[in-house]
Amino acid sequence: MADPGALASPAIQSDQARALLKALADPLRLRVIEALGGGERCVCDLTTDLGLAQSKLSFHLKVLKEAGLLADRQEGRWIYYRLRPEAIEQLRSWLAELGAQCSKPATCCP
Amino acid sequence: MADPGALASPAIQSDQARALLKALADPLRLRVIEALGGGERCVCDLTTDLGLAQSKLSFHLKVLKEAGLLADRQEGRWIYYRLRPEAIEQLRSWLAELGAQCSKPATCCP
DNA sequence: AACATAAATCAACTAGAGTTGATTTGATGC
DNA sequence: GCATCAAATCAACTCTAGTTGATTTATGTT
Repeated sequence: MADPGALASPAIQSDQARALLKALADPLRLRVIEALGGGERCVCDLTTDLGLAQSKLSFHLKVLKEAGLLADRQEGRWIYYRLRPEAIEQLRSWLAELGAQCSKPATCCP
Repeated sequence: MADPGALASPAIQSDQARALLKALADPLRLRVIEALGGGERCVCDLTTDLGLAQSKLSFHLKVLKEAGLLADRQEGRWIYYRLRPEAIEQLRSWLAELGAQCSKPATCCP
């Protein structure tokens, strides 16, 4: 399939879209997201790889997780984070709706 | 076509994605974006429709325009804004890449 | 020219998001 | 038990994004 999931995900409310967008709209969090785009990673790995203070990374991981963009699991004393493709796909379908009928010309003022 | 443009847009840099996301990540700007999702509108129309202070709306329109999300045109003393579907589509394809290979399990810590 | 309206711009102020360093919680190993 | 390491949490601070009200620019009207 050329664009898997493009039609599968139901429309999301703008509240949810806003939460996702807000979580994504930070340079540091984008670096985290892109790092996780390559697959699951543990926190210690991300910390050294991205060269971040531990509390800093922890703060941003929390924001991303609370927005629904990340899932985590514990294994021993390590915690692994991964992207939630559903969230990405929800945002994509919200954006698709937005672009659908935006080309209507205005007919408001004289 | 089920999902027009899904494959048409080239990949964008994360810098561009960041700019688009940052511009979208504001509740007021989202209201503007959604209003423009229905088609082109003039500023005076948006102002009364969204119930916003004029300078406030002007500020946010500028942010959205500078991010590349909006285009505008002047007609007499009115200025009309509209969504740029290309920007939406760029963001969608950036998100698609992100979700593509994120399911690899981690193999980092003992 | 004088006036009215649309929209952008500016300076002063405000609030919330992000940073920082220290502390706490929890798991493992000795 | 005690020590060690991973990660989350906390309080104090900083800084930038957004708000506000007034002013400016530009277009059109009489």
